[in-house]
Amino acid sequence: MNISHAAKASGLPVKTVRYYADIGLVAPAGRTEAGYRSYDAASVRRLAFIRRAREFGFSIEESRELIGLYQNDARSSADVKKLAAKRLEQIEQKQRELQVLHDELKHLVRACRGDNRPDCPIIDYLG
Amino acid sequence: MNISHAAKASGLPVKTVRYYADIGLVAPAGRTEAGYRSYDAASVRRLAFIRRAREFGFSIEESRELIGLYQNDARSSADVKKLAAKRLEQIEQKQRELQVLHDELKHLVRACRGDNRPDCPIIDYLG
DNA sequence: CGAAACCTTCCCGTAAAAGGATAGTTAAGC
DNA sequence: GCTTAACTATCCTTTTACGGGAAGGTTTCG
Repeated sequence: MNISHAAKASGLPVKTVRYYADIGLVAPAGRTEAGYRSYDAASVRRLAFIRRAREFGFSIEESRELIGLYQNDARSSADVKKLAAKRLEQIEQKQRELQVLHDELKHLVRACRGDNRPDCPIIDYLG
Repeated sequence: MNISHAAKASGLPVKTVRYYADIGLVAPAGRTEAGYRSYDAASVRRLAFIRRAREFGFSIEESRELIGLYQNDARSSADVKKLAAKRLEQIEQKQRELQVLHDELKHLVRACRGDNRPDCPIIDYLG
C-alpha cells in the first residue's frame, strides 16, 4: 500500500504520515525498490491509533507512550489509565482557565456600548 | 529607562520586550549613544497593555490591532467590541471542544479498572 | 582599575506539522 | 511505445511567540 492510500485509510494527510515516519512514531512496513514507503494493515492501524490519540489532545510524546502500551500485551491497564487521567487533568485545568477568561471578557463585551464613540470599557481595562 | 527596568515595570521578560521591538509591536522611545534601547512612561504603558491583551489570549496580531485602537482617539467602541467579541467566540468554541473531549475521556477513565491486567477500554477505544 | 552586571546582535530550538522546490518513478491513455 | 499526469522522494522554509545561549561591547560599583 503506497503512502497516499495509507493516508486515506488512516485519516491523516500524506505529509503527516511522512512526518510520523521521520520522527520514528509509525514506521512504514517497508520500502519499495524505488524507495517508496509501503504500508500494511498493521502500520495503518497504528497510524489511525495515533490520529485518535492526537484528536484527544495527547501530545506526540504521550501518543508515543500510548502506542507503546497499545502494542505491549503485557501492559497493565493502570499504566494506560495513568496517562489518560493526566490528560484529563490537563483538560480540566484548561477548562478552568478558559472559564475565567470567558467570564471576564464577556463582562467587558456586555459593558461596551459598541457605538461610534471612542469610550470603551474594554480599552479602559486593557490600558 | 533601560530595557530591564521597562521589563519589570511592564511585567514582561526582557526577551519579550526585545521581541516586541523586533516585530514592530512596541518600539522603544529611542536608543542611547551606545545603541541601548531606552523606554519612557508611554512605551512602558504600551508594553503593559500588550501584556494584558496577551493574557486575555489575543494573538500578537490581534493585540497589534487593539493597541492601534488604544492609541487612536478617533476609534469607535464598536471596532473594539468587534475584536473582543471575536475572541470571545474563539474561547466559547474552544470550551465546547474541550467539553466533548472531557466527557469522552472521563467516561473512558471511569470505565478502566486501572489494575495490572492488560484489558483496558481506553486502549480498546483508541485501537 | 577590575570585575560584575548590564546591554547588543545573531543563531538555534521548541510543537507539529504545512508548503514548496526539485527531481525521480509509475500508471494511464493513445 | 511514448508522453504526460499523478504519484513519490528528500530537503528547506514558514508558522507562533518567544527562551537559551554565545560572542562581544558598555556601564556601574567598590
